[in-house]
Amino acid sequence: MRRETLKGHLDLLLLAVVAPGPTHGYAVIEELRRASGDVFDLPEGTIYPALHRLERAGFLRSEWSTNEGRRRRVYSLTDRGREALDAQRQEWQAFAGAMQLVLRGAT
Amino acid sequence: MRRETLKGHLDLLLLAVVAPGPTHGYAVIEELRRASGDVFDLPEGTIYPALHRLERAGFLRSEWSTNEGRRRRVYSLTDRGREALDAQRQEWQAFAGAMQLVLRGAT
DNA sequence: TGTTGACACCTAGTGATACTAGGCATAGAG
DNA sequence: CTCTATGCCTAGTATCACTAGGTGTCAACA
Repeated sequence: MRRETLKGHLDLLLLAVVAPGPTHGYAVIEELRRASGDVFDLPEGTIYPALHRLERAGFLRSEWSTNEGRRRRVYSLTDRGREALDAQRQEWQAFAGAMQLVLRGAT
Repeated sequence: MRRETLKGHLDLLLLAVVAPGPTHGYAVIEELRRASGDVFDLPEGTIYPALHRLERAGFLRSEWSTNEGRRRRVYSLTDRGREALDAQRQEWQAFAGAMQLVLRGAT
């Protein structure tokens, strides 16, 4: 996938992946890959800073946990995160719909 | 629409709008607005540099023309531009499909 | 006649952000 | 004891849409 394709849509993806329940960063990467049918295979340097950004924005909350000797930072959706998810999902639908309209006209 | 939403997809839109036939920059803006149902209402500072970029990349060709005393730079799709349009359209479909898959999983 | 708005083009600078390329640490398998 | 998978992190870079200005023509209207 081209480099800029994802820009502006990563936040929505992350909120959507965390929405069903608490998830840690590494699992977000795997779930994104799985759920997208291997289309979204994103590097850690993309995911971790984005999760931090979403937490700073108040859309995610995190706490440390330990599993088999490995520490994880587990993220949950806040109420504001839920609202952001809904809003960004709607925005995505509008955007994707408009894209299809324009593409339909192209010969 | 949020600021980064379009990023990485503008080139596809422009190629799609120019594809049906020679078009000048200002008309691209209007056609994009019309065809998208007013979703894409893009400033000149977005369109003109992007058209120049696509011409430098060899996807568009331009020539000056004059209409009622006003000069226009009219763009046409090159063969490479046609290929790029097809490739980017396919990429868009893959991207949009993957987005839908991930969003479907979100509660 | 002067001004306003639509048409039509341009570009230097800014801000946002996905990614590269490194780093650190634990556990289990070979 | 080395390698792979798991799990986290960040400084720096490149890209690109957009802001905010600029130039000029033409028609309508006050």
